[in-house]
Amino acid sequence: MTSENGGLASRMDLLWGRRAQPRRGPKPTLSPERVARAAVGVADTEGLTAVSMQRVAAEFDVTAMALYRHVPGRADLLDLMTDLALGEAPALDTSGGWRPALTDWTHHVYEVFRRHPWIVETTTRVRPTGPYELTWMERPVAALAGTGLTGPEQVDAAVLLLSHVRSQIQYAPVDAASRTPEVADGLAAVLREHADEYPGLVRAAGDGAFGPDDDGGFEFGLRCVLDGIAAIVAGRTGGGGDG
Amino acid sequence: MTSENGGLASRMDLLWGRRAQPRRGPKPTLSPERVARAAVGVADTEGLTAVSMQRVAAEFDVTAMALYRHVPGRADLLDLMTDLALGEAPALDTSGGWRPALTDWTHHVYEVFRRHPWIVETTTRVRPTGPYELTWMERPVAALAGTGLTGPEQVDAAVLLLSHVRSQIQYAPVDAASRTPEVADGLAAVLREHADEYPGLVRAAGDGAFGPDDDGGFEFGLRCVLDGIAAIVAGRTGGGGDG
DNA sequence: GCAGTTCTGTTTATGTTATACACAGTTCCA
DNA sequence: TGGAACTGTGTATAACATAAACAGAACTGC
Repeated sequence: MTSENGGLASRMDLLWGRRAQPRRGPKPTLSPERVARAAVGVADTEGLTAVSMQRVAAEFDVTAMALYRHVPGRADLLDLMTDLALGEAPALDTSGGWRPALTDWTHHVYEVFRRHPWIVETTTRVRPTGPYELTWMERPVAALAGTGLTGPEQVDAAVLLLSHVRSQIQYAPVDAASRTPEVADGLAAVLREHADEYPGLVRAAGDGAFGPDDDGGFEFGLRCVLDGIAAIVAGRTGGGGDG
Repeated sequence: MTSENGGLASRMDLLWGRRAQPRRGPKPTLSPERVARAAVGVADTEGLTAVSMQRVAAEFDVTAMALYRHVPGRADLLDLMTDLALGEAPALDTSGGWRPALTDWTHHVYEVFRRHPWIVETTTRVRPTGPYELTWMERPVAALAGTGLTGPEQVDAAVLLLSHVRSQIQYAPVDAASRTPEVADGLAAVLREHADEYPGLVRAAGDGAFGPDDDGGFEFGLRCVLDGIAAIVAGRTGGGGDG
């Protein structure tokens, strides 16, 4: 009664390595890890839409059905890919206090997402959390211990930074990799056409917003959030919260 | 050379109402707007995965192919749905300064996303911006005029708040609507099992994080970002930036 | 008022996808 | 030395987006 066959619990099991080891039968050429690793390679080079069971199977010169001996389905494969691509979070140097630690962490997250931008999409679903992904949450929460923030607030702060990175990554590949100025150009044209309806945006665009030199606000957002955390921490500890 | 047939430019055209009005032929029973409105209804009640051309066509008792007379394809339909569901952003009362205005705006965004949680998914793609969506960006940027923030920074601030709302919505429906404690329970079990690897998270969980009473940090994140903006604004204007 | 044009919705067909099911060969254990 | 267990395959199905050709409707110019 705890879980149906396709439920999240079973997806959790595979992710956390809870599976029986086979004792007989032919040596398998594949494994969940190998399948997931191949899928990550495909996603990195050809995008997530290219990750079909057939495409991944082709990496091993086997049929698509062969994969089903190792992963229950595509959803589970995406879960595995996500955790595998994230990898274990690096340790944080907390000797300088929470702020530089969280700054480093955010940059680390950014780099991982930049290497695997499709993670934004795989994590935009209801899905189980993997062991590596949890290490990424562990680090900032540990770094915020002793700041006066409650446990839930520490998690909230980490999630907030994470969501900032996600939104930054989402727009980055358009400008950087594909070099598709279509969107920006179309937006510029539209703003010119409807200048009276969007006066604020027209002004901002004149200031460089949406333009080729707009960095997307990664550093601005990071500073914003950290300043905000600092303000709250200062309120809790009486001003000594920045170290 | 500006745009292929399936490019973003054409998707922009439909979104902004740039299409020729037919003068002859049978009265159409459908229109892009009617199709999109039906699709929104399906997505609201059955989720975005239920939004297939067939399912939407069934709402009008026509075949799936009939829709292609009005929308170029599914991608364009999702664009239209998104803009339609967002609707025009409400005006903001800026008489109290930028902070209450942005607070109201963020709550408005939250409500719209709550009504149409699938927007999180439709907006996690490279896609053109619609006229309604632009009104949602216009409001906070206009509210931040005169704070000393540059135009791009005003946009960055709005995007930061938006990304916070998006991440909040993404987890909300799991707990609220579906009442699926599977994920949370699975996480609790895993944390118990690997307590030594995630000490910070275990402590936070003991504090109530991930639990049923954890509100997800909407207000915390909002306060964080606004405090951060205030700190930056104060630095720019010499301390008088909160009004 | 009528012929031609244009437009709508349908029919039919294609290619892609995930994945169920039964089978053949392989390896280990009793 | 035989099952039993296990792997990969062949075949089949159902859902999906969408292309192409067509039938009927309605307007426009004559």
